[in-house]
Amino acid sequence: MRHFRGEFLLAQRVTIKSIAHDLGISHMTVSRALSGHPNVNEETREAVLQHAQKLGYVRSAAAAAMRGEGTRIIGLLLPNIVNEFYARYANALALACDARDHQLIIHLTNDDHVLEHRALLRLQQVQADAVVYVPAPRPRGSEEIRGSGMRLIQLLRHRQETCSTQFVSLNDAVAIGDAVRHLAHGGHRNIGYIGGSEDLSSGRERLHAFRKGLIQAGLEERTDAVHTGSPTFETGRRAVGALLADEAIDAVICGGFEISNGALSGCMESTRYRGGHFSLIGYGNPSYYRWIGDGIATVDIPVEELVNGAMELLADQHPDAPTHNKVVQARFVVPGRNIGH
Amino acid sequence: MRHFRGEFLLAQRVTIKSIAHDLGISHMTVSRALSGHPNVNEETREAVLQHAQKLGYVRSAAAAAMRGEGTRIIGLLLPNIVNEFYARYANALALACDARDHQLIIHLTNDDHVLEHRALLRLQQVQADAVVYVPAPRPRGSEEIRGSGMRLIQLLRHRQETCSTQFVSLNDAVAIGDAVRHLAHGGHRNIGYIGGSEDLSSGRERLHAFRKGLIQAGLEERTDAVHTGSPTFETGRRAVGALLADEAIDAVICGGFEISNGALSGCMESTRYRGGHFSLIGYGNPSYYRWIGDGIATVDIPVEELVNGAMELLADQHPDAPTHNKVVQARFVVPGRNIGH
DNA sequence: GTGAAAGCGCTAACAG
DNA sequence: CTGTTAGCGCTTTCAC
Repeated sequence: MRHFRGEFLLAQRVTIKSIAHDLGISHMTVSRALSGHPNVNEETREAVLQHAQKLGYVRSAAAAAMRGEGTRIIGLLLPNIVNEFYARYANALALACDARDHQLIIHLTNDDHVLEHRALLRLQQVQADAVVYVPAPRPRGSEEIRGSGMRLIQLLRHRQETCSTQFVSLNDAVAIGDAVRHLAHGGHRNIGYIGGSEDLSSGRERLHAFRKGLIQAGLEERTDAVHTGSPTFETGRRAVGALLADEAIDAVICGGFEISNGALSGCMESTRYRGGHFSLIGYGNPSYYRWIGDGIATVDIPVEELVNGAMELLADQHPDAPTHNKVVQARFVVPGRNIGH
Repeated sequence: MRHFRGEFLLAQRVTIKSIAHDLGISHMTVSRALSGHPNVNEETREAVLQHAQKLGYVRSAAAAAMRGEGTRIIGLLLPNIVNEFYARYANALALACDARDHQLIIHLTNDDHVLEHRALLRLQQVQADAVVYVPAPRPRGSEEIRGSGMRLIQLLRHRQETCSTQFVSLNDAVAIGDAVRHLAHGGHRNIGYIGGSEDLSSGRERLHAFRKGLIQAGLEERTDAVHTGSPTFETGRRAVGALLADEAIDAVICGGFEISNGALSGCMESTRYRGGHFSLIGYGNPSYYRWIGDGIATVDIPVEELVNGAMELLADQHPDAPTHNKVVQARFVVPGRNIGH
């Protein structure tokens, strides 16, 4: 009995060549047998398959990549993955990728442009087929992104890049307007706002929607009640603290996932909020929002649709047609209220 | 002026060879220049660096992998990533990996052995350096895992594999015992339990700890109040529904993250729970547990320590020493109560 | 200080 | 039906 490579020795990698050597045939025959090519003798094929199976042969993705086949790797850049919205997004995207036999490499940017850049570099190195990313706030003059073969798909925010990008974005202007109207109907006159900084497309757009909503509701903007900053938990927490301390303010609308969580966290520690003398409109719809008090009214973000949008763009065969972008609608939702039209 | 490859044409990949060609030198010189080898003329090096910079040269990870350098890729297999515990784990691991210039490929298994197997195969193909995984329940006779060059690190649960594995596990027996004692002190006499099935090491161990706790507290086990099943949200939700319907039962302890969330979800819809006539001990410590009612007592899982444990194992130079495993302690925590000893 | 050759795993394009 | 060659991008080894 011959001693096959890897069976008794410290297992070297099993390759088509090692299999060919073991079986005393050419590595091309092994290649053909394994890839289902018709021109292989049935017995030979059987022997190869069996041997490969026994030794646990695994095709090298590196070799495939080097030959110019795709890597079937998708990159995903998110600020973090603890926030339930991002977690849901990552979860759904991972499942979708898996179903299409792709792999997902996740990088967390913490909304930091430097980390984002590093992540993109690493993804270029592994030749990811595409990258879905929530663009981090970009300081003026900072380096642009180079696509270099990867398809770039921006999520939620959009940023002008030199290389071609597509985007899946969110239209939340209507929902934010509805939120203002809802508060106005409820008798609120002095509504605050906390949102991402105006460096961000989303920051600009949401603030604009808020202001437009105020005007339509016939309310004045209280400039001291509008807080913008980096789109973080701390921003929300701190800003809501200030708003809660101002007796004149009686409600606040959040314009961002992390900001919303931070603001809620600040509220939960406030007797004023728990006493019901202050209203918070959240952003996003984590499962637990409805368990807090009587539930929290929110600008509802349809995660699945955002994932589907990205997957459709990825499936699209014409990566160069920048017209094929996706826009998804957010919706204002009040707990316990039937969904009308 | 010469037309450099990629500058005007449809950008082909920039390689050391293409750069060498552009500059009319050997690709070896380019390689040396880029990798900081001393034996390169200063001017040549400068020219190479500049040209590489301009064209956006990126080193091919595939070529590196094929030469047998590591891939610096870590695989992570989790049931899902929406559950806040897993999300926190993934988040922390991603950050730790990034800090060490590694990349994280995430696969979701949904606790399904088939999906787990597929994911491991894909990770072998890309030659991941290591895989951290929460072993899925394994049906008898199902295929074993082959490590094939990857280091395998089991998380939370441990499963006997043919190939060598290490683990970072959790000792929650004490905490579960404390939970029973706490309920007993609070006057509860009929305590239910919901946990993962006994196919899982964690399922067995937690149930055992619960039973031991009952005995130590001088309580009888009510067999009809012990529910085990797949470690899912639905299991928790359904089981807690049954327990809430049984007036004789006045408390329940959860033995699993998803189960705990499901049970809580069931409780939140129950007037009995909201009326305060039923106690729930959660498993894990999502941020929002403390915002629900007066907060929820839980078996607290130290995520950071679990991540650190895995990172230490990964950093370890002796992958063959199976003695180097990590065990992390869970702790029973009651909201609003000072942490004593 | 520079270059040519070989090889990592795999397949397309040719021979036989 | 099977085998040989060449090349994907890179570095190590050995010339010069």
